[in-house]
Order: sequence, then C-alpha cells, then structure tokens
Amino acid sequence: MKLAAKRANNRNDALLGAAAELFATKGFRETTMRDIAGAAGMLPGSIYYHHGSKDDLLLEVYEAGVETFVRALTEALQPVADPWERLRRGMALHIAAITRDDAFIRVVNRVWPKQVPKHQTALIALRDRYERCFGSLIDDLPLAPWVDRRLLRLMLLGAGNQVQFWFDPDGRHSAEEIGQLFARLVIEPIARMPDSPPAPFEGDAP
Amino acid sequence: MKLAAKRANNRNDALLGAAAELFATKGFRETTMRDIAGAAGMLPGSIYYHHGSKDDLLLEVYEAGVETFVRALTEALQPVADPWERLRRGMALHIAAITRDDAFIRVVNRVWPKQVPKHQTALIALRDRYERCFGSLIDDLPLAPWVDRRLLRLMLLGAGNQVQFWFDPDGRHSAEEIGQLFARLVIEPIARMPDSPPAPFEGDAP
DNA sequence: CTGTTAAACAAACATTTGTTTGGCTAATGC
DNA sequence: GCATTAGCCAAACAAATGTTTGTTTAACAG
Repeated sequence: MKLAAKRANNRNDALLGAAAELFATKGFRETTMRDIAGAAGMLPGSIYYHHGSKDDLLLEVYEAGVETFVRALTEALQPVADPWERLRRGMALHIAAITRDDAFIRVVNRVWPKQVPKHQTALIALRDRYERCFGSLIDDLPLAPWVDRRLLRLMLLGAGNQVQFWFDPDGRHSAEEIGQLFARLVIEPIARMPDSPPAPFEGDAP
Repeated sequence: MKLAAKRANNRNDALLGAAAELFATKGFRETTMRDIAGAAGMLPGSIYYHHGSKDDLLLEVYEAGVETFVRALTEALQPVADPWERLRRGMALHIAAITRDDAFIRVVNRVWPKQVPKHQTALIALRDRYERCFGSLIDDLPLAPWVDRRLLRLMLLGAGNQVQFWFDPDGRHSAEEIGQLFARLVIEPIARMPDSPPAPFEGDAP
C-alpha cells in the first residue's frame, strides 16, 4: 500500500488529534473511548479499526508528541551557538509547547508512564529522549564546577512542567515570557557566580 | 458523643491511612474503593459507614495533609528569624514531605482538584493555603526590586513538586539535601545579584 | 460493471467501578 | 443483665468502561 493511498475520508488524524486534546486536558484515566470517539465524530468501536487498545492509542500520541518537540527544538536551536542563548530559547520553547502549542506535546507532560503499565518502559524511554534534549543544553554550559548539572536540569524541567497547571492565557505573562523570566531568575545568577560554592548553611557538616 | 468515645476497634484511622497511601502512590482514579478497603483490612461497603463517597474520602485526606504540612512548617520555622534560612528550611521540609514523610501530604501534590469536580473549589482553597505558606517565605526575602516574587514562588514550588516523580530513596541525595541544593542553585545566586536586572536577552525590545 | 476491501456503524458483552441495603457481632451505657 | 448501637460483613445493584462481533457503506482496481 502506497503512503498516499489512504482514502479521502480516513479520519485517523482527527482521531489522534481528539485523543491528544482530551488526554492533555482531562487526563488519561479521565478520558473515555466514548469521549474520544465523540470528539472525532465516530462511534467507540470504530477506534479499534485504527488502534488495538486505549493504551496503544496513548503510545502513538506520546510518540508523536516527543517527535514533534524534539524536531522543533532541534530546528529552533540549529542556528544558535551561544550555550546560554540555547538554553534560554529551549526553555521558552518548552513552556510555550506545554502551555499552548500542541496537544500531542502536552500529553507527554500530563500523562506519565506509570498510568499505562502496558507501555510503561516504552513511555519512559520516550520521556528520557525528551529530557535528554535539555540535559545536553545544560551540559554545554560553562558552569562553575560546584554546580550539580543533573539537579539543575531536573529543577528547570520540573519548574517548566508545572507551568501548565497554573498558566493563564489571559495572564500578565505569555508563555515565552515565562520561559525567559525563568531563565533570568535562575540561569543568569548562576552564570555570574564564582567558581567556589556558596557559603555552607547553618548546621552543615564542616 | 465525646471526642474520646471512639470504640477500640474503630479502624477509620487505618482506612484514612490506606487511602492516603494509595492516592499518593497510585493516583486518585487509579485507586479503587476495593483497593482501599483491602489495604485497610475491610470490605468495600464498610468504607461508607465512615465516609459518604470516594470524593469525600479524598477531601478528608487532603485536609489532613494540608493541616499536617502547615503545622509542621510553622513549627519548624518558628525559631528561625533569618528570611533566607527560613526559605531554605521550608524547601527542605517541603521536599522531604512529598518524597517520604507523610502520604497525606503527598496526596496534595499528586491529586489535583480538577480530578474531583465535586470538591474542586474546596480542594483549590486548601492548595492555596498550602502555597501561601511559601508565598510568605518569599515575600519576606530582601530581594532586588527586579525579581518577580510570584514567578519565583511558582518556580520553586514547581521544581519541588516534581521531585516526587524522579526521587530515588537509594539515590545519591537525600530529600533534605535536594532541598538545600535547590536553595543553593537558585536562592543564593539571586541573593547576590545586584539591584539592576540582568542584561536583556538578544531580541528583547529596548 | 463487478469484486474487493478500507472504514465505519450498530449493538452488544464482560468486566470494573462506586455505591446501597440488610444483617450480624461485640462493645458500651444504664 | 440487657437494650442499644457503633462497626463491620455479605451480597448485590446500577452505571460506566474497554472491547468485540457482525454488518453496512463506499471508494478503488480490474
């Protein structure tokens, strides 16, 4: 079967889009096959012509989401050389993606692997690929040696992921602004820190 | 009925504890009343002697979680005066709580109000109370005027909340260490920043 | 035109889920 | 000692949910 041989009224794309939108906004367990079918203009049973199960459907959405984001990030950062600027743009893109752009990407942040035991390992691998993009951005930074890059990555990613839970499209800041402000709050100060770590805290061992 | 008049074999505490543990680890929708009853050594129907519905059960767990955390935070910070040290200890306590200590507290971070429409407003109010504790800690910081305290609060809270998703009890860092390292990565550099904001980014409007 | 089959319908099925109802048992108050 | 009732059991119910099965429609190849 040729790639272009899909028939005109094939609504699999609408199906995937509806599933992505519902998974992203309502959650995986909160979304029923009837919800998805209704949003795609089909009957529940018809989904199973295209996908083997609800879990399989999520996996496909997940894969598309990761693929889309990795591609968008790669393209956006391709012409940028400065590692600080790369991280800034990466964060802005990340937050813009999970707050607005693409339901497929938002699913990756909303649904987590443990909710889908059947594909848990596959979903974790996809998430890792997603997060490694950020890891490489942070690895390239000329940071002071005392900075724990892994923790920095997890912190930035965590802060970014949570944005979707309080982001208000009508609020005072756009998604890109939030990304830049996060960068301004964290990255810039760290970049200016000396090579020696900050003074130890009270109660720290000598 | 007097407060101490509960009968000896009242297993409501075990019930609430089991519900908290399951809600915190598996999630709200992923936990069934049969799961809870089994973990508490009861039959499903018996839960309804103590609680009106699954939603009500969650609300009680949620209330207990917020109450416990607010009390613990207040007590832990009572003798501390320095605003930086207060925030450091607050973050350490926060991360310790959601990674290990108390299932009731972890539920507040795991289950979010929209999943329980019946008590959505009540749950949001509880979460607000929870988050306002952090807001006050940040409001008391002598920060440079260009720092957006709201964004700083949301960032720290978001980063902390996400810790439960990657925290490994056998990993190289304890929960308290992560809290302190987060503080070291974010707060210390910000505290040392000058009163004028960092240099604008490329492409920023003049 | 004719046979094939992609794509969806229509209707059910099996299971899971939250919940209800009635009854048993033992602790409690008098 | 006895009536009361808190606390739980046993069993079912109704709705929701993921899935299956048989059938229909219409696009395409020959």
